[in-house]
Amino acid sequence: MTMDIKKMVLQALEQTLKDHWTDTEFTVEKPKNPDFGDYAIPCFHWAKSFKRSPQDIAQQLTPAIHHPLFSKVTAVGPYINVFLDKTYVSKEIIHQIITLKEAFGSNSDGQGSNVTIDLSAPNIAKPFSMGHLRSTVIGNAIANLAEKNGYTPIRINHLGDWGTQFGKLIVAYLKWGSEERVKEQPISELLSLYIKFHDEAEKHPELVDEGRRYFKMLEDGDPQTRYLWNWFREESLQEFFRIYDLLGVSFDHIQGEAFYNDKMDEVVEILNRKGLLELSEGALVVKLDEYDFPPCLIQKSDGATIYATRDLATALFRKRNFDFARSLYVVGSEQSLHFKQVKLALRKADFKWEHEMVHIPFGMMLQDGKKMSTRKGRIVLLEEVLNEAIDLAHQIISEKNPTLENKDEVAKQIGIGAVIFQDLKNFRTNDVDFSFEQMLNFDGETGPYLQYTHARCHSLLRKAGSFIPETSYPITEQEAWIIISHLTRFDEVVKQAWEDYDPSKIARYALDLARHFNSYYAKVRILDSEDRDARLSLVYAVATVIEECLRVLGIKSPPSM
RNA sequence: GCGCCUAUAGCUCAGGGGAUAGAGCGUUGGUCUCCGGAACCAAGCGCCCAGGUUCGAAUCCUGGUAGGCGCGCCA
Repeated sequence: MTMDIKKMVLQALEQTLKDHWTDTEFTVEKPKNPDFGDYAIPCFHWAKSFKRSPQDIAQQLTPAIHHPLFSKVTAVGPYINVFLDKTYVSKEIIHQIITLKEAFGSNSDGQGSNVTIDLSAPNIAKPFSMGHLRSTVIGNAIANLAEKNGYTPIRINHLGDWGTQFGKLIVAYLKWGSEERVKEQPISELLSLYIKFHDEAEKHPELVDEGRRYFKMLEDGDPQTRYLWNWFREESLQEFFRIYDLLGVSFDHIQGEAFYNDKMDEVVEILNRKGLLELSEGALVVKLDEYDFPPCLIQKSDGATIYATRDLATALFRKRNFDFARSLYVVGSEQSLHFKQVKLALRKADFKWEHEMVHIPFGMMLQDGKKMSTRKGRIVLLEEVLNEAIDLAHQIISEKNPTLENKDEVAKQIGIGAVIFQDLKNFRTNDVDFSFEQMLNFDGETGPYLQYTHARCHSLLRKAGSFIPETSYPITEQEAWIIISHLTRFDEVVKQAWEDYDPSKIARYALDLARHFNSYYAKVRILDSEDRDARLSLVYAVATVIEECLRVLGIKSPPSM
């Protein structure tokens, strides 16, 4: 387990205050200006109760604060500024990183309990678009965060393989499709059938009813529709797994909506037994009037189920089978009403674990400021983008490092890394307007920048050959201390990122670390320095932490590129 | 109409009560006797509006304005 420096600082301060002060409430913050120390305590709030100026209070308290961690404590105006002992702290933190390696920053808060994570969930028979990238990479990073915080993540790909859309698709295939064409180009052919259906349905609305009827047949087990559905599903899965393989994402369970087909009667039965079902406009619903929410639809007027029913069945199944401590759903923000309704229906049915379910929303992937639409053919294919990024990485490698050995593999890692990082570096609920220009930018706040910094570290370590891990790093430069001080905050960031389900916190942390390191690198000689081993130890520490951040984000760190 | 989300630099975004509001892209200028220039340094540009809470508000509350999303048989 890692030493939590902030915790130690807090404890030291608390102890001092207990001896000198009746009011032990205080806050600690990080001064923006490093000249003001590593931690600061504002004294304003004591001013009122003690009827003294905050400046006075700071002056009086300062001499009382002692701890081996602190090299200096000063009163500056209304603040008490605390300076950490640089030698002590850097020795400690570098020692930790060298011994713990990739486990640095991990904690055991979750005590191994299960967290199910519903991620990716593409729709069968539709192409894997840029839009699906978000759920996949955000969900994957959150699963990694769960693990780093001591939970056991269970990645579930809840495929969109059920629902009225398949009725529609089957109708379209029977009317206009051909077996040869689907076999040749499965996804694009199925997509154009789907688009054609919606075009035709504008002129002939009765088609929609026919689609619903075919879905009902599918649900009832009609062999022909069942056969077609299964065929479409297999073709799609093959295509999806080619992409998951590129992205480096894998799943513990692939249980699409169809998996719950035989588990939905139970849901209806439970709700019925508890007297929650009401007939409304021909459909069965759970009313949520007391929460000021629209009703949750359980069964359509034709007797077929609907997505809320499937999500209820899914929730029950996951609770039984995985006994989750939390159940996360990484699904677009436009579905937040739906998840609230499902949870309220569970609450009314007295399933007390309902509060363990968390919807983790994210913003939309837009194109030219507008929503992408499969039906209107306005989509960007993920695979296309990935391939383009890989090509560009290839090109740059042949310019900058033509003798690199495993070019193909590295180009793949960089290209994919660029795309994943672009998606994860900002807070998830922001909408993102897709642009090739941004995706293919490898400068500045990007995945390749982090990978480059990491590779640079490894280049130094390679050139150095062997070195003695020097754990008492002599801090002579401000640049080195900024790195060390940043490293002490990693534990905190890992916890915060998990609590907020926010991978961008890790991404930002890594960017700051890389930037601090690159400044240091530009200013300080390493291999031909008297402090060579000590500096190499710091280089090793930086490389290790950047690599770990990237791993959590689902990005590879090639040692050279 | 109702509900949810968002508004910070030319652009994309961090910061979510505290000391001078930070990055990247783009622009301009610089660093090459260079351990990897996918880098570093510097210049420049500023919290949507109005009230309120507070010793202190970009940050919390209320009300506007603008945009996005959602609101029963799609998922």
